[in-house]
Amino acid sequence: MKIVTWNVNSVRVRHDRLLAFVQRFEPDVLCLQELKCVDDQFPRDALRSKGYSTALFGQKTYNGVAVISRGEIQSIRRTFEDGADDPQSRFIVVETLGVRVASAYIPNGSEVGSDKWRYKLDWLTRLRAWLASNVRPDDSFALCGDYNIAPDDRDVKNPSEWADTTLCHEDVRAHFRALEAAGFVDTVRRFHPDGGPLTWWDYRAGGFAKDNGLRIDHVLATAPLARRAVAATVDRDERKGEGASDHAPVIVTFE
DNA sequence: ATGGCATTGCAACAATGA
Repeated sequence: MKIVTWNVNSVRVRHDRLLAFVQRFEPDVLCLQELKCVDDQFPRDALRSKGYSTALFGQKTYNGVAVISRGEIQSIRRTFEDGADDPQSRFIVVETLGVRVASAYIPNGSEVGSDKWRYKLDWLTRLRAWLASNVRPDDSFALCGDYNIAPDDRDVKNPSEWADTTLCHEDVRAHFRALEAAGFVDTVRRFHPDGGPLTWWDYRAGGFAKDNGLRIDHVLATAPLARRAVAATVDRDERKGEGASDHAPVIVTFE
């Protein structure tokens, strides 16, 4: 079973690439972030014709997350349902193919110290609370998405350039370590202990050409699911050429 | 030091991203 996470940075602009990617990789479950569209604008029918079901949590202009699956999708939940007044569509969780899978778009945080930074930290606190009360250690559960966190300097091509930014700040790295301490396994790290593979490169200043990237998209899994992981890769080809998202898909294969 | 580039919605370039 292949579980993939990909920040597409506009599903309408990426329509042809999305369908070609699905054709090429045939993921069993594909988590998407930054749809940047409302549900009616998502290519649900085109994916259905390729055999995929879709669960959506869209939003106009910004954010938006989805899960598509080769199996039936059940038990769709949107937001943390924690009573917070949060209008941003950043979290959806489903059951499909015998696993529970969440697609999360963790806030970027803009500048350290800004209101958006505080929102990022608060959102991470709410995410951890949701996990604590909704996921048991013996569940087969995957938390997939754009975390906007490079867990440590192994995940940054040029660490000095990114030190103390919103992606690398100790406060968000501490949240990531807390997720690991709670039993969520960084499935990609297991296969790449020396660092990387990178998943995001800035559009500007030739970021991809210089490979000046970071590993900020992740698939974290509970122990029963993590034990089944046999491979983890990043599709760098998807970042190449005209019309690429600034993120590449992360692909984890489970037995 | 600061801009690079991409996307959306609106109709002006401002907001946002990472």
